[in-house]
Amino acid sequence: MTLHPELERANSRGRPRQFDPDEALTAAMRVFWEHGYAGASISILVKAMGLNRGSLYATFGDKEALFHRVMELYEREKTAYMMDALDQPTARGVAERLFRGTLALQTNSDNPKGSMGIVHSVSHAPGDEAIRTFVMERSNFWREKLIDRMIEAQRQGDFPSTIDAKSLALSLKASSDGLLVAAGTGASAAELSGIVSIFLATWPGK
Amino acid sequence: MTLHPELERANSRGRPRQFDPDEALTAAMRVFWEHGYAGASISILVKAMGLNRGSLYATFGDKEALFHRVMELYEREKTAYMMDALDQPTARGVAERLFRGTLALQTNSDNPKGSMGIVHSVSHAPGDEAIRTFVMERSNFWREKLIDRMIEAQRQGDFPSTIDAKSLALSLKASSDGLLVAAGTGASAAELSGIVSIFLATWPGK
DNA sequence: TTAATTATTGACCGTTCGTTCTAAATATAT
DNA sequence: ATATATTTAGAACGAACGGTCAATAATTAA
Repeated sequence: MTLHPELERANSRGRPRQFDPDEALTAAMRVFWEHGYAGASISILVKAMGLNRGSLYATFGDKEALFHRVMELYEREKTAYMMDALDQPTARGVAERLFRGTLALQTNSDNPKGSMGIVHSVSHAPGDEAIRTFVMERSNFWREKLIDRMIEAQRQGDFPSTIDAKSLALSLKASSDGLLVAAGTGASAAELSGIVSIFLATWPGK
Repeated sequence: MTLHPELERANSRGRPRQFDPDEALTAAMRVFWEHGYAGASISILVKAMGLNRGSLYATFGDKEALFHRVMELYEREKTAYMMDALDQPTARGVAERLFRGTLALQTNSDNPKGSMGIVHSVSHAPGDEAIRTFVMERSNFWREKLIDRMIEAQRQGDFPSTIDAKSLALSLKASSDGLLVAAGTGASAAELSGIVSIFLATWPGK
């Protein structure tokens, strides 16, 4: 793992790049999203990104560094709704925003199906431990935020005190993950919407 | 992909095996469960199974055939509770049996964490399409059974007619999958139990 | 005892993997 | 023009992959 060189260098000297780094990164995100880290070979990546091996390593560092860049982009462009959800005024609002965001993400035909996070969280392939650790850190960060938010919601009386706030948070995360699994394994938009309807209909409190 | 030879051949002639095929298969199941199909290299498998490459191929056929054998064993020994759940008298009973079974499976310290099915369902690595298709067929079979069961439950008045039976079935599957994801990504037994409590507390009807 | 049969062992095959490297191409600064 | 800087292109690297094979060992049938 190396520190990556700057993407935008504003060079004046030297032969100019024949590819756009941002477009290449977007293409790489799609490849990792569709195929997973292990399945995204350098050969597939360079073809999709429109550059050659040398340029990939010179611009982005090695495969792991490229993946880190891709995850940044993924979280900024695709899963920002997860942090947004925490700002909703009630626990139900958080759940609703979370589910609707997932629905929108998975229904958008431009996006590959399923979640980049989950794919890499559940895979224990040798050689991918570092990747799994990296993804899990992000996932755990989000998990803690959600627990804190539900504890706060309980203080505000959003749901009965008989319900354990942490468990509610974890069940919300599990439901969201289950929805993403369904999306990644071929469920239709109508089916996903139906699942969300049930989740929201059975949500306890306001 | 080749047709596998018989596991138990009752040979009298020839050099006897120095390993037990059933034990070897159980060891292979653990490896696939922990590392996934792509991550379970032949080198890792033969070491865990206590035989050499030649014997593996002679006894079980190629890697894909071995995986099929492993999935048979996995479903027979580990996930039988899923089909059992369908026999419960009410919709709530189905959900309860399903969740309790998942809890028991994931809490048993002899078992690797997470679900073999989900790991291979969400992985789109090139070269694993056949594996993914195979696993998805099993998953879809179970899915259809669950939908039929919830339609029947609605006819019997287990939950209000305002609820869409198919969506309830899919949400139950999503919840179960989410629980398995949680289990596979390090959730404690107490946390898993808490999630199940929420799921059951919010289950609609009897 | 001999022939036939089956299992074990480890070398070996071609392919693909991530990564590196060298030579050629293309730009700017002087 | 010439030197310097950067990218491109593709060959090449060692390691690991799934899979095969010939030689040897161990057993039973004749």
